[in-house]
Amino acid sequence: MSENVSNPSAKSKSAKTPANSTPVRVRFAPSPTGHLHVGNARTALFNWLVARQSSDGVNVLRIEDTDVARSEARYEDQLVEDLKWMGIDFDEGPNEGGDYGPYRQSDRLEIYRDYAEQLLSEGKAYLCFCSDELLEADRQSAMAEQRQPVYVGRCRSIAPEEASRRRASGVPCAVRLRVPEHPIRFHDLVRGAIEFPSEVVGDIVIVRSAKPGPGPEGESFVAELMASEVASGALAQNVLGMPIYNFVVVIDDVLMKITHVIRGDDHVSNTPKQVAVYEALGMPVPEFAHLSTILGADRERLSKRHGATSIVSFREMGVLPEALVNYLALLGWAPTGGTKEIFSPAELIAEFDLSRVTPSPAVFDMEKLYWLNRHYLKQAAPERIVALALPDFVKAGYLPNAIGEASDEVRQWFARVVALLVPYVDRLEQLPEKAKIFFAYDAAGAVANPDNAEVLGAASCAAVLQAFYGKVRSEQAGKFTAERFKEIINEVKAEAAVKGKDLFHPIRTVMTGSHSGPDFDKLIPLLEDGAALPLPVHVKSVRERVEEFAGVKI
RNA sequence: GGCGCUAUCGUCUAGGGGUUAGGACGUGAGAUUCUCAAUCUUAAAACCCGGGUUCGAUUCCCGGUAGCGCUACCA
Repeated sequence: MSENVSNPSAKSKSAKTPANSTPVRVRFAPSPTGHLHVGNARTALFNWLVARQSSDGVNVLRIEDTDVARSEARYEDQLVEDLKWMGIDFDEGPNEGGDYGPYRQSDRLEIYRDYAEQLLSEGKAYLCFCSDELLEADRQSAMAEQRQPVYVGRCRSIAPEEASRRRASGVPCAVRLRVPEHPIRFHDLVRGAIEFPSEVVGDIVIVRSAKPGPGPEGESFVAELMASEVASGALAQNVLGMPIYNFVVVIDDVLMKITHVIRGDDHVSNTPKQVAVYEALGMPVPEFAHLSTILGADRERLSKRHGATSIVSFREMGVLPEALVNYLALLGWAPTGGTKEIFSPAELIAEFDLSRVTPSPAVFDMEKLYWLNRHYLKQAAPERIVALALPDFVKAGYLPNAIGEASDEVRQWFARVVALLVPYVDRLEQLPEKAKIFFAYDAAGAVANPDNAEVLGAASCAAVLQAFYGKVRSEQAGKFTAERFKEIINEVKAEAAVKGKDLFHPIRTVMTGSHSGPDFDKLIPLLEDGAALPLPVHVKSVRERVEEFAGVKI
């Protein structure tokens, strides 16, 4: 399968095509070792935006699962789902297929090995027999002498025949790239020209040696190789091990014809090493764009320690994907003019520009995300919000588990509750807490609550309560309407000779347990309608509330 | 330690040799509302330090400092 690589069917074509008309091909290449984090999500988003900016742009998903010990299939599924939730899709990948697969590195091991052998035979790479101990000693002395801790080149001049002989006799060895002695420079769309002196690269390892004892992942790779070789009737043994990231990433990007490598800036120091691999391969170097690190409020690299950072956690909090996408786009990028804040995906595609991405690290600001989320929450279709809010209410025990079987009355009532409460929250998970005014009315608690002390202790309060209790009690049976309730308030106002806050606060406290909350016009009908519904937690009616409150306060 | 990257309000950023240094989040005040939330108006709030270059630097150059990243036979 590696043959089609050295035999480039499309190479002559792309070599002739002017660079600027070559279709843009970008890739997102995560390791499935955990949940998708905001940093990676932003990288995925920027890649997606760049791909979608041109009609023939291609977005590739490549799974970097060569770290067998840490990679898990379930994380790959989760990753794909998180990306999909954000609206980021791919044209090629493990699930989409494509002409440049396979798209999981674990399925590409033979390709890497073949390339390593090719470089070896061309003399662009050589075998290194240095032991770990030797290498470690080298590093120590380099550090002590304040030199760059790079390989000293001990095995560089071993004659190829001698090296092959040793290898054939089963001596473990690694493959090192013969890195030429010239400064390595590359262009970065975000940072401009970057140059590294060649001393900092050294002859990097591109394929590990097969270590019998340690490294569990080394073993498994060897086992896999052996199996495939036995199957294909090839070499009976191999002293080489797992290929190194900086090598495989280049092979993959070359083979997948990636034109723009957009990734986190923790890779800038890796880039010269990778450029050296491109040169050894005789392949053109793509454009790079290194995105700045996302930091926490303490200016340290964002991590779980800072709370919610995974995409799932935001989703579970009730953050809308369009809010997250909008926020992430603004983290490190701003449109020309720098005043527009609200962007739909289509607008992002139209206005996004890699060269306008800031190189400096950015602090993740939860408050601004919430602000954006509030905006999109208000914007969203009510049915959608209701559907998203439902599980939290079921979980809180406020709605029946079998909500699907709930009556239309229950559904409609719930939709009204959600509509009433949404302006009070900045993420959906806060809704059940706000809904306590319906489901968790507690007169005794309200009276005991210090927050209500001032209202309940006011001189005019007793008169208002007495009048209010009387009015409600003398009302004939039936639901209170918003209109009737308003009339009652006016009657209380006249009878107790109290108005404004002194009038409303006590009444509101009786009705909800708090002196602040939604309009009575909407609240009262919801209370009365809810009381008539067969819900797991009974919603107390206006009368029930009044009696309960009267029982603890005069 | 070495190498690299970065540096505008608290935060995200726009801007750029001469500007009242712009916007947004957050914060304060006011308006509205019975109250809170929402909404509207408004205020306070920034060019890291030191040298150059220049008539003039926040902007360009150099140095310092700080932060971050890399420094592996991890990815």
